[in-house]
Amino acid sequence: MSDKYNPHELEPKWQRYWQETGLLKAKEGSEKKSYILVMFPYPSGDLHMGHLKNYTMGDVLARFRTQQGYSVLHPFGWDAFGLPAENAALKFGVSPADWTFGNIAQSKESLSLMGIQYDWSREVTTCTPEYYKWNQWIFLKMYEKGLAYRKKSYVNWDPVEQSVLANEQVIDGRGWRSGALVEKRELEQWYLKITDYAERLLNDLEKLPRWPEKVKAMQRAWIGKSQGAEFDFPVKGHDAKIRVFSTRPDTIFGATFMVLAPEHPLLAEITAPDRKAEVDAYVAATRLKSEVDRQMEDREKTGVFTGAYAINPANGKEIPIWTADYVLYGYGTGAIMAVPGQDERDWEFAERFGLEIVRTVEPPADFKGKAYTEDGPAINSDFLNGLHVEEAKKKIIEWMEEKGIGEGKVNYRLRDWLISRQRYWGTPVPMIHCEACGIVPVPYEQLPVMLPTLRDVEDIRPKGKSPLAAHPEFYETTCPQCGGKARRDTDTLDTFMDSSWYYLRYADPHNQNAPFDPEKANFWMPVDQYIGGIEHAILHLLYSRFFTKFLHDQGMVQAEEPFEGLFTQGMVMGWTDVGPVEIIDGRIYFQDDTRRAKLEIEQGISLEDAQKSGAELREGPGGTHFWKPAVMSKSLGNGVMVGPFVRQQGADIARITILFAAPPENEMVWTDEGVQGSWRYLNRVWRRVAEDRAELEKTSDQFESAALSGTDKALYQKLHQTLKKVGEDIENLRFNTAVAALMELLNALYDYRKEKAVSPVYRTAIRYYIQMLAPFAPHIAEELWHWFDWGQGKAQSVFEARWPEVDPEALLADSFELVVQVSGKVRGKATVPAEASEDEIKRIAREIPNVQAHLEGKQVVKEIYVPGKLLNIVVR
RNA sequence: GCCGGGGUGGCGGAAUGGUAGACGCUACGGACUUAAAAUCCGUUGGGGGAAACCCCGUGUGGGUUCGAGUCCCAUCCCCGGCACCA
Repeated sequence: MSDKYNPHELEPKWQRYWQETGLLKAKEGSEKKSYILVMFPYPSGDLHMGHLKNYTMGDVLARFRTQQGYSVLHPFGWDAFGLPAENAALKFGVSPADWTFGNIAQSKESLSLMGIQYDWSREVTTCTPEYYKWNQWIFLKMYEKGLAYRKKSYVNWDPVEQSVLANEQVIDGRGWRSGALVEKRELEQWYLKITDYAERLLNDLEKLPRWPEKVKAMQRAWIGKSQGAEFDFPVKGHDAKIRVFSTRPDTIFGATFMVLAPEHPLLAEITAPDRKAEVDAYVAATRLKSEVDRQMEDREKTGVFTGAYAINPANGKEIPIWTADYVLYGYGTGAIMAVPGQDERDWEFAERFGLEIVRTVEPPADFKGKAYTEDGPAINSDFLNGLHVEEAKKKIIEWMEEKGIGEGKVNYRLRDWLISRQRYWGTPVPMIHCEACGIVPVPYEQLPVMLPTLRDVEDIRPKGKSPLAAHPEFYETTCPQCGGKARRDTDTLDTFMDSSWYYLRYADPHNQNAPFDPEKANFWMPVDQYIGGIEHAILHLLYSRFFTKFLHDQGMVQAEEPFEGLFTQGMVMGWTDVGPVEIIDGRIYFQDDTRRAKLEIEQGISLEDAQKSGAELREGPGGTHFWKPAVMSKSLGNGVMVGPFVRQQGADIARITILFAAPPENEMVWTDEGVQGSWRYLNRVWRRVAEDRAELEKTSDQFESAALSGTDKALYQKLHQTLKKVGEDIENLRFNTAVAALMELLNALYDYRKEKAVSPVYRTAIRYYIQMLAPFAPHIAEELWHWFDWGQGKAQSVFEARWPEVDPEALLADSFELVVQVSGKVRGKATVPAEASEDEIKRIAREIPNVQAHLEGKQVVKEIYVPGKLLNIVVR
């Protein structure tokens, strides 16, 4: 072995060693278990440091728990169904399967290069029949329980993906992946009844203290519970009644008109003949509008009078019925009573169309606004007059229930999960359509319904209906009930279904008879620490909670929540060449627009603003280039690739760089300087041990801690302080401060050796140091560990050696540095014995010249002594 | 507008109500070297001072406290999410 730190020599060696010894394989059975999980990725081929950040964090935790003697499950897999594989197939003419498995192999290579150690015997790949069989199985179970159902409705249609999308997958009116404006289509599709679980999904957020508040807040908002009442307004001259939902039923006396959503089915029925043309035109126009148009920021209210009137059941008044697109068909009943006096939107509408406004809650005397939405006494409201909002609500609901007009009602914004997709690369829906028997589930014993291998690009290309519908060899089948000719469902399941339960499959990945064995799942579940991106705050994390609750209800797993701890890591940014620029009058103009637009940098941005945003101007080909840190991505080409980096620098260096640069929840900018710093640090570690190697070999690590004094005692104290801090920091995922503590201890080791020779306490410090470094920089630690006989068998891995215990005695020092304040300002310091009495402390403090100077001529009012720390002498 | 999180050196960032700026980066000075790199030593919040030391300093204004980056009230700004949900 060379005496220089050479990562290229030692890293592959230890990676092989860990593989061969199976050291980090999951073994059930210890008293304590720890399930560390990173969100499994879409297999996209070569990985960059951005991908590796959360895997590195998970690896640190998993290795640490292993050192602590836990049974550790740290698995990995691939969310392998989905759009990119189809796109690649269309682009390169390879089959989605070949492309996917090629990428998996490449990604795995990157992971091992970084020394990230998974139990590969538990690898899960969602596009294999062994996995998606159980997707189908769970779907059938849900169907059996009435939770999977088919419904015709207006759905989100992504014109680029050529498929429908779930509500959660539409962001700002655009497809979450394609970015295309979503259209509304009326289609019959499969849904999962997640709304049945709305209340539990909401309430159980309380049981998740180790989740970020932010994510919980987002889920609460998405579930969107509101309490109110649902009640009927009769339509004049019709049998029909219009049912409305309101959170403010107490304001019913102020309902001066009604509004139906343009999609409302009663609209055609009640519209007066002379208003029909106008109403039809409005409805047609609404349908053409995209969701974005409809929800424009500065939207002006539009609407059309239907010519019909409703009777306000509270006061018998006739009120006009309008239709307007500010009322959404998807929420509540798709119709509202409009109370302009207490609702800003209704006020705006009334004002625009000259409708009556009646206040039913008295605003304060100084109120200057329009609609008054706060609390106050009811007015113009008959028997509610004088009551405040809460009592008025209660009373009116009682009244409604008595009269049979309506009742109290809770509403959620959460919609059922539309789960059909008109795509090829996914799990086939295990359902059969029979002309005689209707919809018939595929019998469990016939699972999996295999996805046929399509190789022809034209077979895969999305055409607005499922590609499988063009393949009779797939869809032609017989009805399991009547044996007659029948047709398979040709849609596939949303890939989010795949990721909603994969963490359970890891507990028992090769089970042929069930998705997983409850006993095994119960040993590992719940996941103790889940690590992933904030972008899944709603989608994946809500679906997974739903699935766990469903499977819990089926008696398949005890856990009611899948992820006990959740951590959302910040992204990795890379310095990015945005392109050549010209500077005119202190403003920056980009010659090429594509990257500028992508990074949302203003054309003509001032030099000052550019600098504030962290940008730099550098000379490059074609003149001055604009550089800026941006999230690492393939398309920007700013990713530091794992393979080349590890081969040039080393995995441990990359790991330290990632972990030390910033707190893990913050975004970090990858820089050469940061890499340099990590290299320097690891080299210093190496040199400290290498230079003392011979001496360390000769020294025992037996010593009496109580007998230590001076420098030895100080080192022993520092060692145990660090041990405590590093352990706590890892548990709290504060890797940056853990590494900082290790750097500090290293500085202390260097200081020690300036003064003293290698000693037993020093040898112990080195030993613990290697153990503490091991989760962060496992290769160098394993190498250094193997240099010595630690009395536990030389061949033993550092990950088999137990994490050292903190000696509480060590934390108590003989002496401490007393801080002396005069009236709250530090005026002096003194080293005093730990056992010094308060009186002694006060005496010592007064001997400090500078303290004396500040006391002179002053009268001592009070003295505050914080034992072991500080004395504050308050003077007047 | 509502919800969540923040404002600390040139930069990333540390600080159970008790020494603000740990650790690192950058920069500067020095040592070693024929030289460079690497490495090592030192300085690095602002101001004053020969020094001891003093004054100021955690977005802003107030408060609680012997003592506030930390707690309370108000306010400004930044980031993220949601947003016609009745």
